[in-house]
Amino acid sequence: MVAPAVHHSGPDDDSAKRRQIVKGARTVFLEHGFDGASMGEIARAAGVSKGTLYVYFADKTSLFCEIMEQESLSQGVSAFEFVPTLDVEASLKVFGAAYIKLLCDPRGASAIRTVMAIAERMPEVGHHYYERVIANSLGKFTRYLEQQVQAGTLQIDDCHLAAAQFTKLCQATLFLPFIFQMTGAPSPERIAEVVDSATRMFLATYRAKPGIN
Amino acid sequence: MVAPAVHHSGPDDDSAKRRQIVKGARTVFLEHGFDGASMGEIARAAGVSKGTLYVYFADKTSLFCEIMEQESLSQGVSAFEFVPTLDVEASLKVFGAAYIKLLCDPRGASAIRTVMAIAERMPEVGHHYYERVIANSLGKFTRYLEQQVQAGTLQIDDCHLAAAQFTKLCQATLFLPFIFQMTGAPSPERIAEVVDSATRMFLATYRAKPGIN
Amino acid sequence: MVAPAVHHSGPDDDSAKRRQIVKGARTVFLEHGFDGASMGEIARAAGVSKGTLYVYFADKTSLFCEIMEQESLSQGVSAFEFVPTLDVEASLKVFGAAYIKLLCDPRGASAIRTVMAIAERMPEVGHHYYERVIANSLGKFTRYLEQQVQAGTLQIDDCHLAAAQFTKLCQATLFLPFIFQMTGAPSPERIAEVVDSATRMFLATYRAKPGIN
Amino acid sequence: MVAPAVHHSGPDDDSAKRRQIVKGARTVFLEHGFDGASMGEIARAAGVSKGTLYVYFADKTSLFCEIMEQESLSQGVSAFEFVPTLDVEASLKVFGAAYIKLLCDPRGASAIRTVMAIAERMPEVGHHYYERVIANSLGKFTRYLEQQVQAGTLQIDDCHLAAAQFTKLCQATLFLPFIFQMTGAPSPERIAEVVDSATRMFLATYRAKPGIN
DNA sequence: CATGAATGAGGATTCATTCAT
DNA sequence: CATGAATGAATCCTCATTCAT
Repeated sequence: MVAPAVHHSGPDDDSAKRRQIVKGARTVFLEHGFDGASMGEIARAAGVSKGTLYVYFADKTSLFCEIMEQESLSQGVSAFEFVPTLDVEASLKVFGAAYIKLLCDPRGASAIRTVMAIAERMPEVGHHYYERVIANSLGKFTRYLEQQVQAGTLQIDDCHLAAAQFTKLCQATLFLPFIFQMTGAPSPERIAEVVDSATRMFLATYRAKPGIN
Repeated sequence: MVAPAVHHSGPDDDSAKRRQIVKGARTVFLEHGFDGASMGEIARAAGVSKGTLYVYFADKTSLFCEIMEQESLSQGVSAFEFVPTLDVEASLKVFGAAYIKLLCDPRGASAIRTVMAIAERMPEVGHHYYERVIANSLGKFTRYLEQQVQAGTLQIDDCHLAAAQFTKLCQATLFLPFIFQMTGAPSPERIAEVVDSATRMFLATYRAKPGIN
Repeated sequence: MVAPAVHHSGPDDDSAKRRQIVKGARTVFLEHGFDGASMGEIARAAGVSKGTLYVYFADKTSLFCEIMEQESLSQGVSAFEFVPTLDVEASLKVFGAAYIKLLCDPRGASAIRTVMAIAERMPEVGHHYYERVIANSLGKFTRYLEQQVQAGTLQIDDCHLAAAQFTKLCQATLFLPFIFQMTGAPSPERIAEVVDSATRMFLATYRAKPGIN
Repeated sequence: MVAPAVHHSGPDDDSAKRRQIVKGARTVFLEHGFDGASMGEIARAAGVSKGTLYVYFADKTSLFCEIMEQESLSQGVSAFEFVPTLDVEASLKVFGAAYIKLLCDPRGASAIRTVMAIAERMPEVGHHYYERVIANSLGKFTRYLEQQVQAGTLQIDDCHLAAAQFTKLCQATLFLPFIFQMTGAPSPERIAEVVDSATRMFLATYRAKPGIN
């Protein structure tokens, strides 16, 4: 049942050419946004001809959607695993720092900007990105919190809300100035301070009170 | 405090036609972003001819900047006054709810999306928006917290950080789904729940411990 | 028979407004050519509103034609009178120098450039200019030569040709480099040299041979 | 001696399409001048789409400059070789007639008009044209005269001036009426008359006087 | 008559897309 | 399949001209 086709090695879903195109397109789309990117520049960045773009992708929109799809997938998978040997406080700090680093690196920010910019005109792109990146990492974190509740280390009613609260607390003063280009990426020290404060706040609220049970 | 009109501007800086144009342009820009909006569509939306656009604004960029300027001003001024007769808890809840309502109304979201999308190419637009809307309301809130610290009702080291934390807590599960177009604007009830939780968390951390002195 | 009209002092052929417009238009047209000049800039240069332009002139073309008309007239009249008390040689030198000075002053050159540029599309403009400026001064000079032939000082078959020859000789190395913007206006000394040479050449050819009778 | 192609240029520097474009553009530019020509009309004249123009030329100005460059080159090379077997008088007549035929053919006149019109705004175009066409043919002629002076057939102080004088004499009554569109191209007979007269005048002045030396 | 705001046709230029090779 | 030349629709912007005041 293996395809015997001798001459057909073309627009596979995973040929080298295709990956080349995707790589070039990602660079250009993330730098200039959907409207600002031109197929010509993408072709140049990918090192292929303009025509070849259309061998692998129906049109600019399809190419863009695929890029954003992949971007969300790659950011999604790069999300966090919680190490069982760490205590809650340390886990929160590790997770928080990793989360902020992801959000505040130039490429992550470019992706967020690009997706948000287009969300009004291409809602599915926004949906997918949200599902894969935001909801996914939030989901993992939520499950971690639920385990801790089970284990009796934390006392939380709505773990989904709590997870969202913690990620937001970690962003505090860091994310918006960065995304509005007021400053460069925050230093590891500043990140640590903000994450520490977030952790304190989170535990002040949700750490299981001993002796209450 | 009147806008000093640094932009090129037309026959009359405040004529009906000009306002008409601004209104149409705001609609189109906020819906499609800078690149996605065309001067033709703006003219149609404003009910004027394309040429008239250029009587009042030097070019597309000037028009866009003016819109964003006005948008940031109007969102900035609509920010919050703290009522002295309310206690801290009530004040936080009122502020939090108002803040979320601002962030999660369709127009506010469009503005944020549009500004974030362009921040890389037009940093001043991002800066102004950040200053006027984010920094401004955060500043007011920070000063309120400082007063409460003075008054002994709250115990906070870094009031700026605390202010950011509270606004972020209020966003928790509300803002991102909304801005990525996963849902419509959150209901007042849902807002109240999240803000209540944020307030609890904030006070659990920062309420002055009685007797500690 | 004097017009008793009280309220009518309008778009006369010679009102102050009209002269104002003509003056501004001349400046702009001569500087930028027909296509390069805009009615807006003309209005600004004339210190009137754009609408007023159309009170006095049907359209841009009419205005342009009138300017060129006047320009040709003014250059035509400024042409040369021959002083009877001077001998032929001196007369030729005076005429030649004046002619070159006219041709090689920035305004004269602008006019010639402007007219030549448009001659293909607006032949009448070219015709009028030629008639008024070139043919007219050539005509005067031709008649002067005819008088000299009558008087026996010169021996010329075709005085019209001879007149053209002299004016061309005076241009020699001066006119083209100037009109192609290779140099600024020639110095009076350089003009004198070239005109002297032209005069020598002219007289070597056309001075009546004494004794031949 | 091949043009070094300093301009931006398309896929192929010498493709049929490119030549097609150049041909159409030359027609339109020479007929309407730089401002009067529209890229749309050029595209139509060339039988290509507007977009194709920009595949081969960066912008209207580049296209125009290339046309003028080529035009000046082609007029420049078509300039005159002096045949040693002819005597001076015959050489002058041959040269003069060829020179006038060049100047007074419709295409040459269009080029001159077009270049002169734009010389104020695009001086390099004027310079190149002057160098290639005027200075070049004048230079060749000047050198011819210098040889004759060496050979003792002519007696000239300033051969450059003399060369300019002869070319001007040949224009006499022919060039200006033609360039101002008063008449069509002059007939060969009329050219011969004027050139003969010019030659007589030139030799009357500059032929070496026998026995003087 | 004088104004200048308003117009809309037209200009240069860009770019997603197609197609013959 | 890969190419890149060719396209033409669409974009931003200008400007001659009109017209209500």
